[in-house]
Amino acid sequence: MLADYIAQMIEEMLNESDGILELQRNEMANRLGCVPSQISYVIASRFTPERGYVIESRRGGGGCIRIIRKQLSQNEYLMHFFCAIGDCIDEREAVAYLKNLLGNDCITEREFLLAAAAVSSASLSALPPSVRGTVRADLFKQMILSLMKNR
Amino acid sequence: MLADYIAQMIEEMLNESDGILELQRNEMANRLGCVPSQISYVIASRFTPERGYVIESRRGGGGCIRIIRKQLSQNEYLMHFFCAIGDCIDEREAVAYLKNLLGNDCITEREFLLAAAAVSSASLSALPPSVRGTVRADLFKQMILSLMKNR
DNA sequence: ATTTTCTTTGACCTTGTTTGACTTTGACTT
DNA sequence: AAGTCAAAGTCAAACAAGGTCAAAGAAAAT
Repeated sequence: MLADYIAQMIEEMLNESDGILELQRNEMANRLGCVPSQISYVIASRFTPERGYVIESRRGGGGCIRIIRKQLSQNEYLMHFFCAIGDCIDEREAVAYLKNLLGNDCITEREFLLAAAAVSSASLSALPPSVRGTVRADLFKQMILSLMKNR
Repeated sequence: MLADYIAQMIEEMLNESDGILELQRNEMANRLGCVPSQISYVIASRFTPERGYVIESRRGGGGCIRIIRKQLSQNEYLMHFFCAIGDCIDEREAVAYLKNLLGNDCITEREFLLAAAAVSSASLSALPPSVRGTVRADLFKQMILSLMKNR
């Protein structure tokens, strides 16, 4: 699949340039033989703030897209997420957060699975959908708090 | 019977690829001359977590289904707890179970804290007390299942 | 024989990807 | 300042998967 390939490519470029990268959308699309908006799609779907990336861009002649990978300390991460969670959160978003924590070694694989199971719809299936988001947010916050205490 | 044949086929593929396998539902159904949902049925009925399999999947273009076989041996203990949990459980009882798991090295200290936070009343405070027990039981079961998948 | 459980099928749903047409913005000329 | 051109942005349509569910059929249990 094209999108994954491009994402992997960008990831490698980020590794080589210490987490900061500037690329030209048209030039890259041309090199890969795809349409420019494919690059936009990859960035929008994979390099999101939830996963710890910051995107900046400039249009016009000589324009470019800048991708920055943020590297925070573990408790900063936990705190960041704790604050980022609103009163309500859906499963996909919660899992995205957890993946980020996993990717930054804030939690182990097993802790990830455990927490993901807790916030899964399967766990909350007895509840009317209208309140699941709220309970999930509470759950998530309590779990993150528990991790901050122990470390 | 078709289902058994497909199951056996998947089993063999798993053997050949060291317990991990990716397949495309449509492609496989096509090869076997059956409807795609037949593949879903086989996986849902035979390759369950209870029997030691983990299923992951991706939709969309280039999507696939990943089947992973875990050798369960340490997991019998977790299974025991899974079965012991009824439809409803209070916080004290849940924590007692968790302490037991911790004591038997089924979970780490941090995993204990994480799970305890999840089943705490603080996490479920948005819910009317009458349903908390049910949700807590669901939560607990899902978390134990997730642990069986790993290790 | 009847009920129950398991299998098969197909229609419809949700999610993720690819493409292209059109819009907006910025830099450089004139 | 106005005009031109070279970017990036946006959005919706087409496509490509897998998921779900219910109904019909087959097998097994009673």
